[in-house]
Amino acid sequence: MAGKRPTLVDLAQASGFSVALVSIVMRDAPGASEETRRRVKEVAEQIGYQPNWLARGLRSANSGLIGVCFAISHPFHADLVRHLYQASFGKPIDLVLSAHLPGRSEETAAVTLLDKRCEAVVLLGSTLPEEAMAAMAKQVPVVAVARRVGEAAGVDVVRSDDYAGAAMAVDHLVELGHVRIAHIDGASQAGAPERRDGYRDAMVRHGLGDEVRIVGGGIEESDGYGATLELFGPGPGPTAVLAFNDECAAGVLSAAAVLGRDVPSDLAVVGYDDSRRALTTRVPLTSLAQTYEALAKATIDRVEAQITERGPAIEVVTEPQLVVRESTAGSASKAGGLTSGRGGRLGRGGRGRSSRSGSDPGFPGVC
Amino acid sequence: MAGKRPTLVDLAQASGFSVALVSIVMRDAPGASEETRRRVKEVAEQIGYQPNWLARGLRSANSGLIGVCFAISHPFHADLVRHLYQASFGKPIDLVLSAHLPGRSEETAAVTLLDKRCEAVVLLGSTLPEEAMAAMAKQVPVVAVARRVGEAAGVDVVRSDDYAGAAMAVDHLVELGHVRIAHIDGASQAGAPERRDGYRDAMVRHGLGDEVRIVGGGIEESDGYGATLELFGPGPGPTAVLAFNDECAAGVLSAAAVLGRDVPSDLAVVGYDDSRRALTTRVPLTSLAQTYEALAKATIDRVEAQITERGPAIEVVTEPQLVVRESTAGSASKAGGLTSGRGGRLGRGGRGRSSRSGSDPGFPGVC
DNA sequence: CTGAAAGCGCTAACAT
DNA sequence: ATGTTAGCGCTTTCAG
Repeated sequence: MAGKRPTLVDLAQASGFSVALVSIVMRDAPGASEETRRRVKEVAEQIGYQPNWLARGLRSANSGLIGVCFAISHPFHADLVRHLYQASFGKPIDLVLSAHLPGRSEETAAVTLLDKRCEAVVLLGSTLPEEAMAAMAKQVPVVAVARRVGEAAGVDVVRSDDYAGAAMAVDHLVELGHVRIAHIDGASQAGAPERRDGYRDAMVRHGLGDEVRIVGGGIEESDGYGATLELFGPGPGPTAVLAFNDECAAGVLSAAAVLGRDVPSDLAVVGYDDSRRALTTRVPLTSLAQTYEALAKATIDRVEAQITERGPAIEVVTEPQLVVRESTAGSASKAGGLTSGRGGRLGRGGRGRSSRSGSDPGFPGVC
Repeated sequence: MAGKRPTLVDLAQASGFSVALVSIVMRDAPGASEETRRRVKEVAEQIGYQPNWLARGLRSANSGLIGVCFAISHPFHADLVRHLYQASFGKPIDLVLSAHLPGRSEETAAVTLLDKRCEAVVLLGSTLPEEAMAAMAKQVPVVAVARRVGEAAGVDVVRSDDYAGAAMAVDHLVELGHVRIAHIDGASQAGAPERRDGYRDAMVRHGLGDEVRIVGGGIEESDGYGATLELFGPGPGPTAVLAFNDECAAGVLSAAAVLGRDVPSDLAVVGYDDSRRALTTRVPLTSLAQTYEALAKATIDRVEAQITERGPAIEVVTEPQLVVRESTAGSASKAGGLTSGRGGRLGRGGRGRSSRSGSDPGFPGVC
């Protein structure tokens, strides 16, 4: 069925040039005349020649392969992967995905990448211990994205400033007049400690140290749901909640609905990641954008730098951006002024100020 | 930094055997004594030898690489990928993921897989034209999952019976006493035509041909939301809706809430895929399970069969399963009797009969 | 059971 | 600008 694929030799014969020259042409290396290039490419096209990637990688050790380790079914990772593809577009880089998921550990996912002789490995929101990263970094350049890693590990780090992001959320809520602001954290997720600290310190800075309230959460809607029920147990509940991510925040919204609390008038909710989910909840979520583009670009930059000439590990920290939407809009006077760079992505509503959650079938309304 | 990785030759020297013998041991091929195997593996472990996958692939043409083309951020695909990993566990198979997403077409994703000399390619819910598939199939075995493909394309097909699934949903709803049953379809998604037909024919079979009502939908919550608003425009709205997938069904739930219609008493909703989402909506969704395990196993089976000895393309059709939950439970007398094989997956509630949506903070409740 | 030798398809020196 | 020639690390005959 599969008629032997043509090799470089075939191409050489068919075009009448030597193998070496043809090779030069195929990888756009200097050392061939324009005329020759044209002719060779033409014949290549004709006989359907495709360079054999395995042989190329074997010989040159420049496979151009960059391994990307991510958690499938983690929305934030999906978006990140998308932007990594975009950031690597046009470059001699080939992304190889390796997913970790229930039943396939991150360690396993990373190892298969190494097996494939990737030139560098990108770890998205990794929860690998630093020692494991350090071990990998001995073999190939490693770039950890969206997660803090100690210098000793010797891996490049590209992350957005989670500490600052959480603080921005608190500032925003305080400005809206909130005092009882709670935080549903991300448990062992990458970035969780930073956001916890950012939240706590900001509260203290506003003289709200006594109001600090952190409950365990996670990245699932059910985490936000459960945590919210906990928050509204005995004692006065919060008037505002900063959730670890948008999914979690969606869970808060659900729980609020069940508890008969209106968002945002009874409870303001802030998510994190500014993912698509932030726009598809019943009440569009105020959220912190980690600016995927910046993260992705920085990541690819580091990868390129390291595979070109391995240097010392560097940390790149990008600034998150607060995107205000309805879930915190009504709490005080200010309502408009959406910072959003993506509002209305879904085509209908979502932008501007819709009358009130629940009464305007403008758009979304997940829930 | 990267201290030259040991090669087979190194292993041979270190263990005192010949390269060939060591090779035999490393790939568990017949032709070496137990004692030798033990010794070689020991030394391999010691010097940290890892077979070079590129060289192996180059030489043997049995890279063991299976390309998987999927849509990142498509929950159904994520689950499928997970099960593919599980189904291939322990086999000499290595899954290579290639995602398609906004900005990276499925065609591109597939081509990179071919470039990598995968031995076979698995297409999840592909929307590629049959000609494109046929072209690929000329190069390597192709298995299309969860999508119908004409015989002429020469690709193996593994799908669940969407036609039957949609019909089962209708049967269930009719049994519950519903008459005005609408279908929000999947537009150009894989499987959409089959589900449309299954719905329509089942309606006709029940003498409900005049009640057939199909509106355009999709796989996003916003699709379900918009479609529902459309359904409840002028004229009598439906009392039951079969959505294309669970996400879409979640959108129906949102819209129902906005329109003040209780689920399931005013409106019964059936999703599709029985994804995690089906459990995290405020009202747990009755849904059709495509039985990932079966699909994944069949897929890996076909792949193995085709790379071992390429034979004629085959179509494997698995039976979907109706999983009844609250979103259709209250409509008639019967309420319990959950078929679910996963109810309560989230640990709390979800199974059995909870009092009524909205009043029981038992579990989920998204939205 | 073991070892020697011939490449897989390509790139990178080195000639011409 | 073009051609020649070694291998990359491994598998695979084919002899011992």
